[in-house]
Amino acid sequence: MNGFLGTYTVSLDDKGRLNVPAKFKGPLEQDSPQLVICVTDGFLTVFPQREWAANEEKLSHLNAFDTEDRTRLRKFYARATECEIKSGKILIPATQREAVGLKKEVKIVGMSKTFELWDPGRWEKEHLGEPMVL
Amino acid sequence: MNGFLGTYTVSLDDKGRLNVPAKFKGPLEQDSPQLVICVTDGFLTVFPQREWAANEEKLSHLNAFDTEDRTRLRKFYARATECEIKSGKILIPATQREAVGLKKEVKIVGMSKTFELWDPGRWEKEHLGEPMVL
DNA sequence: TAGGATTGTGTCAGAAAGTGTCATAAAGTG
DNA sequence: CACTTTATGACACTTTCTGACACAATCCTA
Repeated sequence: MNGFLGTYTVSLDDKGRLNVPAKFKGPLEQDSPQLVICVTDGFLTVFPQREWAANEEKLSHLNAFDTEDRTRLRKFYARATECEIKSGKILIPATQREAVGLKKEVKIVGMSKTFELWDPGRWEKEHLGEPMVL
Repeated sequence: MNGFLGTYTVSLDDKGRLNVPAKFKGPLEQDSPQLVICVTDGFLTVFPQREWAANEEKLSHLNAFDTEDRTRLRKFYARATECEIKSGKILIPATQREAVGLKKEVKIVGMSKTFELWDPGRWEKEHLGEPMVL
């Protein structure tokens, strides 16, 4: 298994639920239906439970009494929400949808361990036609 | 076995499946039926599972929390899709076919560890009549 | 706290996309 | 040339996606 790969366009239903593409369901549901959605610059990052925990681990060395570290921690935690896949769908909280301008259509972008949700307009503006580099 | 060699013209079936030439079936199926197809500039690159993993390895030093690194990772992952050979055929996702203009006929070009899929028109425009240099 | 509005959840039918198989055609082999 | 292997196109079938609906839970206001 190669994790989350590829770019898909899916639509949110009337209640703002994301229909998870079949290829992402396996990896997502395999450890647990729990996941964390985090507002990043202009898009949402979806962490499967396990991956979120791993990242949290990396932050454990930061000192909550240091002003600068605290700012970093806050960025991580304050923008996150815990969610769940239910009946193969993820309900994206309204506040997060608004934060990154998601409407009906959403681009789902695999990033291996995590995946991202983009408003198609913003996605195209930032990524169209860029060549791949290795 | 010398990997993928040669150029073939094959046709996609009504659902967009590529009929893998007999000479490529061996090397492709020998480690696993899994493979990754990636949009490169104007054509598709097909990585057998093992080969993809090797390339991914090269990105392991990048930090998914750094905005710039994330952009590089995204270029890599977002253009890829995981596929499988089934009944000797590979279904090329519609988005990828469209991304590089594949219609009915496809040029398959061996590149040793990987192989490429080209629209014949584009292939000829870029490669016809060029003398070989070693 | 009752009623109404809003938000969240499960399910289903029709449409679209993906899959297995086979008959025929074409190409390769001795 | 007879025989084997490979490629093509077609068809039936399965899975996945979409949009919608009905219902449940929650919140808010009177």
